[in-house]
Amino acid sequence: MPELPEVETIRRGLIKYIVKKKISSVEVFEPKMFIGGSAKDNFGGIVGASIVDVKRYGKCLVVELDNGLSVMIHLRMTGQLIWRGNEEFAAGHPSENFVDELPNKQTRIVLSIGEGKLYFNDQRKFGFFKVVKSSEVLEDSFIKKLAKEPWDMTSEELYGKLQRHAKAPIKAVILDQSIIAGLGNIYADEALFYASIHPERKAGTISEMECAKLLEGARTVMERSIESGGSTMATYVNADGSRGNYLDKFAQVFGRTGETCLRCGEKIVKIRVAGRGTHICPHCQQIDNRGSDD
DNA sequence: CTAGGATCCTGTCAGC
DNA sequence: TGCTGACAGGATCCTA
Repeated sequence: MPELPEVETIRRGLIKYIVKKKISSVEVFEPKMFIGGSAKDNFGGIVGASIVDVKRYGKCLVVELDNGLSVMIHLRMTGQLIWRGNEEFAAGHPSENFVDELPNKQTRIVLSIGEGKLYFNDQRKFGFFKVVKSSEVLEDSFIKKLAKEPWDMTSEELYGKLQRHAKAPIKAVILDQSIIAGLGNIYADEALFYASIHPERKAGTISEMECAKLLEGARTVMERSIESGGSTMATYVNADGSRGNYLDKFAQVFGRTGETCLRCGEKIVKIRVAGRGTHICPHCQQIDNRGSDD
């Protein structure tokens, strides 16, 4: 679930709390989620190493160590990283885990780092830690396939890619990390609304101008989210138990089914596109597949 | 090559 | 109350 802004929020938090500190022990409750090591080999050799930096490639975090190894972390749908040390920090999929006693039922991996502990919680077990040589991170199959992020990509580049997937719905295309990196279900919906494009439009019918607007939308909605600490950020923890969803502060369509469009007043509708729940304003985002040859 | 659907897994919620 | 199916902020694998 965490998308680029949430992962970036986590990256910034981790930099603050774990860099220069040493990993003193590792606990793995779900072995298949810890790739590249086990208790037998010091968990791939990360025990005893110190953290040098935390990088991010799309939605993947890379914790770089001082011994030539790195730990790749992908949160997938329901992953969370929760730091409990002299200070606390949590981000990822929002849930009670942020304020729970840890470890709990959903805790899969725990790293003891410096004076604190880093908990990896993940309800659905889709996420993972993976130990790799730092020099080989860029060769990892996931990272290798990753496209540029919206800020590094020109509108012409994106337009070119859309032509190669001309018959697929535009939402499916922008969710593909090998086409543009960072968007997930929330920001795809938000970016499409920003550009007034219906998610079922075939990619080949998107004009150059619409493509430019879509790219601008992707940048804008994610920047806005990063500025506020990601849609699931740390202040959720500080909330007084209220089930506040930070998303509400900037989402125009996502999770607003039945509420009124902030642009035109029409009711937001939820449909299904590319197998994903999809939120649109039926007035602002109309289907128009003229130009497709079917 | 692309497009679309199933799949990994647990938990929650709507509807009977 | 208890059961059932749908669905969930992701990515991969398989099939046509």
